[in-house]
Order: sequence, then C-alpha cells, then structure tokens
Amino acid sequence: MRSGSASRPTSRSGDTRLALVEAAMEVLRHEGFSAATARNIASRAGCNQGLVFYHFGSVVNLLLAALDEVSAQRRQRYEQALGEVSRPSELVELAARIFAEDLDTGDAALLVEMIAGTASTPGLGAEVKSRVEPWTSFATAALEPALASSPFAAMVDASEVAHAVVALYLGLELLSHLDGDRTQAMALFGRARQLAALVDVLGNASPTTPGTTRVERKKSP
Amino acid sequence: MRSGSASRPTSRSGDTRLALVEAAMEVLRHEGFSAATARNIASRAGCNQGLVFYHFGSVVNLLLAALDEVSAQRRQRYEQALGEVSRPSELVELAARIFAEDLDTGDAALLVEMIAGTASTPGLGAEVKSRVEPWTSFATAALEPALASSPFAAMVDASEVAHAVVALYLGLELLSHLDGDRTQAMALFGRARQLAALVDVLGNASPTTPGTTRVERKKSP
DNA sequence: GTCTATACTTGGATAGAC
DNA sequence: GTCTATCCAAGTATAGAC
Repeated sequence: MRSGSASRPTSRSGDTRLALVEAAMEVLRHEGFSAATARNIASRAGCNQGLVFYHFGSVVNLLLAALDEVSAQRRQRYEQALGEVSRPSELVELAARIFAEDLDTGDAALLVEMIAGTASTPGLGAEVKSRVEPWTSFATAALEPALASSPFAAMVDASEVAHAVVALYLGLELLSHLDGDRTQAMALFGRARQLAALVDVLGNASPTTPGTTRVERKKSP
Repeated sequence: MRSGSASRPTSRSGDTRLALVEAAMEVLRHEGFSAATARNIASRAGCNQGLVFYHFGSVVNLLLAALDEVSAQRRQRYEQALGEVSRPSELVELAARIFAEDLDTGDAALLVEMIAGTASTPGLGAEVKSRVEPWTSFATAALEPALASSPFAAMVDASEVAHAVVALYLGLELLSHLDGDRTQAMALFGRARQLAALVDVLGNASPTTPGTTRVERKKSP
C-alpha cells in the first residue's frame, strides 16, 4: 500500500490522496454509500476532512476514484485468472472462486453500493455506468469461447449471457450481504459447475481439445 | 389509532400516516435510500416533518412500513397472477410481465435500495431480511410444480433456483436502472421463454397434462 | 393530530494560517 | 499540502401551542 522504501523522500505528501481513496473503498465496502461522507472517510484515512475537497473537489469524485481503483484491480485479477482456463466447467469454477473473493473483500459490495447510490445523486448514474461497462464486456469476452464450443452456440448470445452473469453477480452480493452468509450463493456455483461439466463433454465432440474427452463422474468418498 | 367518533369521521385525520407511507415509497422508488429523509418524505406527503416521528418513531421505521406495504401489494399481485399459469413457458412469461411491472413502478428499485441501505444502518439488516424471505419462499413455491414436471427435477432444487431468480431480479433492476433502459433485461426473458418452451414439450411427456402435448412453433407473421 | 419552533448533530464546502 | 476555523445547509428528534 505505502511506497516501497522505508525512507520518506517526499515526506508523506503524495500518499494522502491514496490514503483517501483506500479509506473511501473501505467505507463503501463496509458501511455503504450513505455512510460515505467526507468526514467519515477522512477520519479513516487519518487526515483532515477538507483534504477531500482539496484533492478531489467533491465527495462524489472521491467515490468515483475509489471505484476506478477497485475496477482496475479487479480487471487485472480477472484477466490474469482467465488465462489459466480452457473448459467451460473450469470457467465456472473460476467464476465461483473470484466471486467468493469479491464477496469477502467487499469489492462486490462496493460496486453494488455505488450503483444503488446513483439513485440519490444526480449525474452519478452516467459516471458509474461508464465504469460498469468494462465489466460486462469483459464477461462477454470470457464467455465467448466457452459458448462457441457448446451446443448452445446457435441459441444464445455471449453478450446476453454476460449481462445475466453480471446481474447475478450483483444480486447474489445483495442477498449474501443480507444473509451475512454466502453459502446459498456458493451452492449455486456448485450446481452450475455440474451443468458445465456436461457442456465440457458435449463441447469436446468438436475438435478443439481432442485430448481431454474423458467423462468426469461424480466423485465418490 | 383513528380519532374517536365524536369528531368528524371523514376528516383528513387518519390518512396522514398513509400519506407518509406512500411518500416514503415514492422517495425510495425514485430518489433512493440516502434521499429518504424525514424532511424529504414529509414534504412529498404534504405534511410536517415532525409527524414522521409522531407516527413512526424514526425514519427507519417509516421506511420499513413502506417496505411492508409494497411487499404486501406485490405478494397479492403475484399470487393472483400465478393462479392463471400452468406450463413452464407461461411461468417465464408471467415472470417477465411482472418484472417489467416492478421495473416501471419502481417497486424493484425500492427493494434494492432498502437492501443496499442495510449496509449503512445498524440493525436494519435483520428487519429487511425477514421481509425479503417471503419473496424467496414464494418464488420457491411458484417454481416447484414447473420444475417437478421438467427433466431437471432430479438435478436441481426449487429453492436453489428460486434464490437465483430473486438474485437475478435484483441484479437486473440494478443494471436496468443504471442503463435507464430495460431492453437488455427483457431480452433475457425472451430467451428464457424460448428455453422454457422446450421444457414444456419434454414435461408433457409425463402423464400430468396429456391434453396439451402439441408442440408450439415459432409464430410466423 | 398537526403545526411551529427549537435544540442539537452532522455534512459539504471554503478561507486562511502555517 | 495540511490543518484550524468557520459558514451554512440539512438531518434527527423533541417540546409545546393549537
């Protein structure tokens, strides 16, 4: 988080801005949109409330900077993880792992709170919208190859499924947060993985990955 | 609660409470959780701000009363509509119609805002949770017969699917609200209806409804 | 039951000293 | 760049007149 060197060449000057962004992320994650006030965030960042306006002009701008930061982080994480995936069931497994991550860190909550917050703040909607679009298009790109090698290729559009997946992501976050419990959400991924395993087999009829055509059976204890 | 029969029975005495609940619903629907203040709601109800506390004790209690009211309304609507449904594809069609309704009225937004608002208000979570549970259990009850007559009966649990459906409902509201446009969400229902039509045919192989075994084809203009 | 008035708190935002 | 101090608007909540 802090600058790498133990010495502080430029003192603590530069990183107050960063501390504010981190604090804003924390507040959005754990206290929600309507608790994201300049005073609350600044106190968590250990600095003065006026610095929010010095560095960002307004509270909303700070929140958007926080959203930018977490979006960039998640994007990078997703892309790195996607590289290790080939079969549909692996994609579902990856989605489950990443979703669990985002639930635990609160990043999913942050996104939900920002979207929900657009209702109360005029003009915020457009800003958040442009920041959510990359998530959806990334989901589309991730789904495209898996769908192409599936029997549903002719039936469904990748962008359509991606839209549903993002919606499910957001909705499951809302419910899991409400329950204080993610087991129901994760059970769903387990079921999805079972179904995707079927698609694995059907998809392997195509010549894309001829070496992995073995049928996977339910594991027995 | 209502004034005694000595004074005028049709005076505007009793319905201020109701006006506040209606106003709270409107504010939650169109301005979101963090705009749901006593002053804002009371001004929309055309009465004084202090009456919020006289009638409900606190703002949060008023918001919960609004959630109760809209939950009761929707529950009634859902149950009435569900009576006219038999086949899976009809169930999807009904879901699409009702979801579009809830998007337009803002009832879906109200629910999302209340859930998202729990993050900022200690103690609100438990209250909202107990009010969301009926929605999920109702969805389970609605799905059970449709799933029982489908080839997925042995594969998936109705309550599991219901959880996913509610999550999808909430997530699609978030995205539609953000886009200011519900076409993407409704396109999804169209696709779901196509898939459900297949289940119709497969389900009719069972002897439950032997008279309706005709395959439905895509309508031609 | 409803209003006015008020007490008190919190929040956004700016000015000016350092 | 950061802090103190301050202004002003808006929030919750209560007291008391009618």
